[in-house]
Amino acid sequence: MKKIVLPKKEDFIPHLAYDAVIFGFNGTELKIVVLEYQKTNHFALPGGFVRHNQNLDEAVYQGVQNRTGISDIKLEQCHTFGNPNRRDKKVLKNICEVHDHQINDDHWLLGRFISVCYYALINFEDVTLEPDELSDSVGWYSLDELPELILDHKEMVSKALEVLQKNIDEKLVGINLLPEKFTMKDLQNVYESILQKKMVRTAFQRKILAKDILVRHEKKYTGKAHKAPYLYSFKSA
Amino acid sequence: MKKIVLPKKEDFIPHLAYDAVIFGFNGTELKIVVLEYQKTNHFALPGGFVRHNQNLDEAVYQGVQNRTGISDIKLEQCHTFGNPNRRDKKVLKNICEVHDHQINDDHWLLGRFISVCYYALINFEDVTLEPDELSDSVGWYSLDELPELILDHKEMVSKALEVLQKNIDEKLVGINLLPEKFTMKDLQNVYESILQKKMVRTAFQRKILAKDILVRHEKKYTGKAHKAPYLYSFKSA
DNA sequence: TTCTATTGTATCGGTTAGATACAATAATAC
DNA sequence: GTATTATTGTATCTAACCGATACAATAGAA
Repeated sequence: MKKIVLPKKEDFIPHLAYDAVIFGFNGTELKIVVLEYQKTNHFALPGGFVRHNQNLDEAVYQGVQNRTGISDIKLEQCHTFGNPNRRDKKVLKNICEVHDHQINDDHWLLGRFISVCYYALINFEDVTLEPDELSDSVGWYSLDELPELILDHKEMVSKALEVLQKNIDEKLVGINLLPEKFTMKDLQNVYESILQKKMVRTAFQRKILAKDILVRHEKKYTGKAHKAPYLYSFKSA
Repeated sequence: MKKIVLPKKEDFIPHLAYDAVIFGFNGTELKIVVLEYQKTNHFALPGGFVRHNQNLDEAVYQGVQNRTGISDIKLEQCHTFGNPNRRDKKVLKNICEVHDHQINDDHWLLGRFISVCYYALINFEDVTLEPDELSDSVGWYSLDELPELILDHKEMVSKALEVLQKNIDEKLVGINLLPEKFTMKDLQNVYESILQKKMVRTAFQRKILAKDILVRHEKKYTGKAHKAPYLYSFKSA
């Protein structure tokens, strides 16, 4: 196991972290980015620390960009988790020890952290996830097939989804989750997987079209034996 | 000027603060608690720091309780402000110097702070605001007559109001802002001052009654020459 | 040519909100 | 006492919206 360099205490604001719930949509399901720490069986949300003179939003933006490789990200803050019991020394020690770092119980990484949780919507297809040196796998997981996550990361996912659901009508989530052109069914799938409920096809179509936010393009011939749906894109401002 | 004791660096999580937007309703207008630092002409939201092993929510709860003297508080987190430019050394130095503390430019209080903003709804009439040792006045200010606030506190007020507006229908704000018994007009005034728009009286009454959350009591005779309105209270769960 | 699955749209009925109308009523003016 | 006034509580009308249903259009397979 390669010995990695732990983040240096003096570079970062102590006791403060961020974690990100990165949503992507594969055409059918809503998924989030989860990483696995090498050899530990610990799964976690991507997260990190904030440098002393770094904007909080910027720190998260950079962190997410580094992990997903894409840049036009829709980031939204959703909640700050400040329970002193949200640490778990065993887990973090474990992670460090795998990398040949013996750390003391009073090491700063094992201390209490307040974490600001953000969520991001990104276009699934544009992303190539690269495991960093701490994690040996990073991948997309469906919301209903999540592995057990460390600390309160499961709660963060719930909170992020809740906020996303609340904002869905004003935030045009499709722009960030779908490719340039998409069918009405694609868009409905996005809404249904975010809201986690079936919607009425005809009413959905009527409502979206009434918003006057879409441009209709050519038909999409899928090769299936039925009427071909139109492709749409979002009107650019 | 009495020399006060500055908070000790080692007791608190460094670089982390909270601020609170405390809403109250005087029967007509929505107001918030603003304090003025002695002799400095600096106005600010009540805020504070989080102790090393203290729950974030708990810290804010305690802080608000200490300043308003009431305990059944409805507290909600609304946003975390993490721009490194949100400090203002001059202001804080000023405040300290008035209290006979000469502090250096590298004093921890002058450093960068990330602040978690909360809002609270409290019953205006139950409160006796007591200035603490740092502030020489603490009072209620209407949203449209706020003095200039330090740092990004004005932005915090906007954000808090925005979140409050968004939650108004699910949070039964009247419970926390009104006395036990109130008229339909009182309740409508609460909604109108939060949403900052006039509402249709008849539709409002119909909507609220349809929710089936109120109990109707005796009439309230105001001495005015017109039909007396009924008093209502919220159904207890 | 027929059949099938899906799409786009129209229509019907129920619910909701704004607009309007109006009766009920508490205190005042006379 | 009676008329007057302002406000409250409720009913009704209409427009907007949503779910349900119907149905024509259509791309490809049989």
